Amino acid sequence: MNDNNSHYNPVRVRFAPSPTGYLHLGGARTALYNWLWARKNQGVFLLRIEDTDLERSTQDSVQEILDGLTWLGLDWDEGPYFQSASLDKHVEAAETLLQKRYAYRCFCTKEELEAQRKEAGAKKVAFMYDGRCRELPASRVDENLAKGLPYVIRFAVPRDSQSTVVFEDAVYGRLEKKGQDIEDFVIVRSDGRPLYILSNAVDDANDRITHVIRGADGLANTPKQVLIYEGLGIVPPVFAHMPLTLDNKKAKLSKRTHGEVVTVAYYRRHGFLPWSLCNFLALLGWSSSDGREFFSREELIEAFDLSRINRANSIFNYVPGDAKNWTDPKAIHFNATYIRTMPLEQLIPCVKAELQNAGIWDDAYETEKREWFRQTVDLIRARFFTLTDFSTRGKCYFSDEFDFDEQAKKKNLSKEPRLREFLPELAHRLDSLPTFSGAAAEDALREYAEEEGVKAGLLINAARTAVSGTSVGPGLFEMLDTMGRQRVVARLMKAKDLIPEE
RNA sequence: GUCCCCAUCGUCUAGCCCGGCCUAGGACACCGGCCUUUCACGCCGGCGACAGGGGUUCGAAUCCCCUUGGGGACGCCA
Repeated sequence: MNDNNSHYNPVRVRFAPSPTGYLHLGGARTALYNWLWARKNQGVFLLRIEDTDLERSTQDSVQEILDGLTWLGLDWDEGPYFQSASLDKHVEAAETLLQKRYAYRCFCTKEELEAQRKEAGAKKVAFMYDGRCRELPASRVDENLAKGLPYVIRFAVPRDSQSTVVFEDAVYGRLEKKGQDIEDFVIVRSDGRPLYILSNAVDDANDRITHVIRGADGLANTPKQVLIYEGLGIVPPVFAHMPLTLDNKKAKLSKRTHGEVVTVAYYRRHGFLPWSLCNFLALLGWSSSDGREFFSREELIEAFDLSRINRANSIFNYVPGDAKNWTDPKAIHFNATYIRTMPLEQLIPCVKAELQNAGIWDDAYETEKREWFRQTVDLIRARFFTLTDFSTRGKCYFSDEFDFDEQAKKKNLSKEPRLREFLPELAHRLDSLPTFSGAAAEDALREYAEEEGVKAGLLINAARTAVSGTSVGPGLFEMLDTMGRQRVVARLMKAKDLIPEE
């Protein structure tokens, strides 16, 4: 399958979110790509919660991430592990680096550094820590230690002019960075707590991660992490950085600026099928070699490959305030197409959940009305985009408590006052039919229209609005057929009152 | 400011590595038409892009350089 990677056996990948907010689309996409890679290689997908930011991490956020992944169907094989549980390992790694002189104690204070940074900013030159504590004689270090002076631990980045850090990225290719362009970065705070750059690398090593698939915002950090791996004597994993997804103003996606529409939970609430979201997300930055866009899980796992991840950022085409395109239109297209074409057996449970949620579910839909329910769902799904459409636009099929659209009333019920007589009479005729069916109803309606000398369309459109409250929907006679005589007759009678008198 | 990455229709993208098959293909959106009792679906058609400039070459979307534009990283955040 992937001979190039066969020595990474088994493949182990991870999704490592920090629980400081909601699971958003970018995170979901990262999780998806990792999951796909694990499944494709019969590898392991593990979940690691990077909760070392004590101030911002919350239990609610952890739950939201777990719920979101579960809903998406991105099942993990190990974890969730919590980064905070392995703090001692991170500290231990820092000690090792210190001993091997790959790291050193820095006694510069925050205030001193801040002042330097400010000065550099004022002079418009780049600030980089000058490494002044690197050459501190051992005697001075001991002295400072004895005095109990606080210190951070910094990585001693190779400074000679030729030294470079090189790594291979599965998406971006061979990347190289000069040691001179890398600051002696802090790996342990003055209070002894390790920093992300260290913890993350150490955890990946301990979890035996073979492929780090993450957002391109991690790209600039990678050389530092490679340095840590090298210092620790560990072979670095394969990196695969995925381009970021931006909004249509080219800004990074965030809940803070974009609101709920970038959270996974939002799509769940708005009637998305989890897989259609995955399918859409997969195509935001990746494409198959054969141009296919719709994939089953198995097909996507088969087709997915890190090397076909695009290097350019993609845009989540969300325009605030557009009622029809309330999210990226292509995402809606995916969802609608799935709803309209997926096997009915798979759709039915989703519709059930939706109707239950809306309080219009009837257990008989699984017993004596089972066939009716199937046919009805099949009839109306062709015009729906989301699962919620079944309980909103589709409400008239499952409940008598549906709303009337004002535009539809105006268009189909208000232009012809004689409908006040036509509709009840039509109801009467349908009620008298020996057997009620769409075809029989059609014959009766057309005959009646002829008798009255009006166009069949007048009665058809009026009847549509009378029984469904809207001006759109399936063919009228299919509608009548599925709604059944009783409902149709009752609704036609009732609609009389909606028609203005002359 | 410094370092790094990126650049094809409005959006997602194919093509780029291995120049010629590209008068640049597909999808979404949009606009027309057909179908039709409505609205969709479906089908047919349309609009619409190689950021700019230099090279290299018989030939460049594809290779090189510059410019411009966009993004990311530069924390004792993750």
